[in-house]
Amino acid sequence: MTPEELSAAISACLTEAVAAGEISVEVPETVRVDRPKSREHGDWATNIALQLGKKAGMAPRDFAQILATRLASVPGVGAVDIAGPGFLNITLEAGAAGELARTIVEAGSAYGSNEALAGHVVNMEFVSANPTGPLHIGHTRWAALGDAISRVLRASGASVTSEYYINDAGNQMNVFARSVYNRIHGLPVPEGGYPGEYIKELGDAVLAEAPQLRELDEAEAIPALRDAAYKAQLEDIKSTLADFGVSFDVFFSETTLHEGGAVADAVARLREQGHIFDLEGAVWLRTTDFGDDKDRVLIRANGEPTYFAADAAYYLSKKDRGFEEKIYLLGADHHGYVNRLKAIAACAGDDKDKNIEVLIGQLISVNGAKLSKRAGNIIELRDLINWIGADALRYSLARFPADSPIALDPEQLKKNTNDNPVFYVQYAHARSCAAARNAAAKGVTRDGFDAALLTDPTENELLAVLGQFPSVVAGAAEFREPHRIARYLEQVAGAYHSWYAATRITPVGEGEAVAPVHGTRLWLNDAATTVLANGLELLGVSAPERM
RNA sequence: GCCUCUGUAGCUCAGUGGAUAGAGCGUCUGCCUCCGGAGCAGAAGGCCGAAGGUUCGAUUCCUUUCAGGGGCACCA
Repeated sequence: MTPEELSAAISACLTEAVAAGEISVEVPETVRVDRPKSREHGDWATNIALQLGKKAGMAPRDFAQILATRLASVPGVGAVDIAGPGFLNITLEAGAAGELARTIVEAGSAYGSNEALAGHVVNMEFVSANPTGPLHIGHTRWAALGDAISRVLRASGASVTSEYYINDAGNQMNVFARSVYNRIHGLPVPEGGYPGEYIKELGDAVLAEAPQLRELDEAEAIPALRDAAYKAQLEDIKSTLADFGVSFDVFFSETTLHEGGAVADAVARLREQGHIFDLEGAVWLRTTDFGDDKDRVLIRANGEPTYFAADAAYYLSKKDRGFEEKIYLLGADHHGYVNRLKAIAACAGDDKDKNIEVLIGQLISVNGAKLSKRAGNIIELRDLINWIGADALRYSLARFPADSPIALDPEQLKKNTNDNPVFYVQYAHARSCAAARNAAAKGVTRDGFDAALLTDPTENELLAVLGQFPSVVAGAAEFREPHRIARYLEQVAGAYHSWYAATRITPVGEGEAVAPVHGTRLWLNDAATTVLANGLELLGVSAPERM
């Protein structure tokens, strides 16, 4: 019996009790079932009687008693105790708990998937680094987290399009092109230009393709270099993301918004909505109507659109493409953008609390990281991957909530011990695979699964933890918090290791024959393998069968 | 000044109004002739930054306050 099934059973008992006139209260949609901290308090506990007792106009303990009586007769429920002010402590029958192992193995890679967000059509935009340089440490957290959030949303039934917005318009691209030009011709870095060895590498790569560019005069060379260097830099970004295991469904070019007339169109549409005014030659959006601290310029007095205008057009593009929920992942240095982005949504006639969601992540630091000579004064993502490894890096970034500031310790992340949570979890997976291989070699088969044989306390604990996976995934999706998956996996790994130490899947030595309990435990072992593999997959971290 | 995030064990951090606040590291004690010891079992270690409030019940919600990070462009 899964916690979800138990929760449903409790709801059913409530409904029946109301129908029978024993209690009078509104039955909530879902009843929360928790794993009690102390084993003495049973397998599962609920505080529903404490919550509803007052509303029903009766003492919580009396309310609990009515519920307990009905619940005790539910198949699979072993015992129901009332504790303290009115907690219901529920103990399952061994067979009912153990049956979960079979359920998990049979579900396989689908175990953990749920329908909590079924029907949601989501656009997830993240990273969106400027194509004027390599990805660096400032992008890594959202790359890891954004990809994990996308996976978790999909696992919860949402339709997700992950998107990278390429800021390939505006003056910065000219500065970028000029930086490359100067580098090629041995001139100093232009005012406000890009330093760093990668500029030289881009220049070399571009010249290797098109040597004639060296001979062009400045006016002709800049546009050509701009396009060629941009293309090379974007490819570099894509390949770094691929090495990091991050994929995007769409790379969206800002330039296409300008050239296709979408920016002008967006201004016109917002004007129709009545949120635009003209002042001192500029065109403004009245974002203060929707919580922004000041109104924002869309079209400058000189006729050029602002970056914000492109943002507005981009938002409308997302809306037009049918995305009801647009999620933006921004760094803490962009938190001032939240209100104006939400104001765009509101000005466009959307609900700024429903159709747009802006997640802010605190920046990370890496202890002892060497700055990249190649990129200048920054730490490149590619170097971090080579240094720490994609798995360790992704896992460490995914195991903390986005709003917690973190400092990574690379020396710890490279260790193959308990210090390093990713190894702890991966090791549990590899160990379970090894245990299954070994069992097969010793003649243990999966015939004759008998759930009632799983009686060891560590088996009860492991089953309980494994049973929580679907609700953990749903919670991670609902709150956009993949770290819940990571923390949960550490719990699974711990329960698995304890179980492994306490019981045996294969018989001991030569003296003991293969018994049904061994085959049954093999199912449980497989169930743990399944959950660990599925969970790591959601984080974009590999689940090795051997280490 | 305004906005925002953070403050929990020596360290790095979990904790969606519930029972005795958790994990890993570090410190100390045990456990391999047998499935992977990259592991397990246990001990010690806390006025959950401070003060009020709401509640049967607050680390969690609200207010105030202290400390630290980040941000407040007709830049992109």
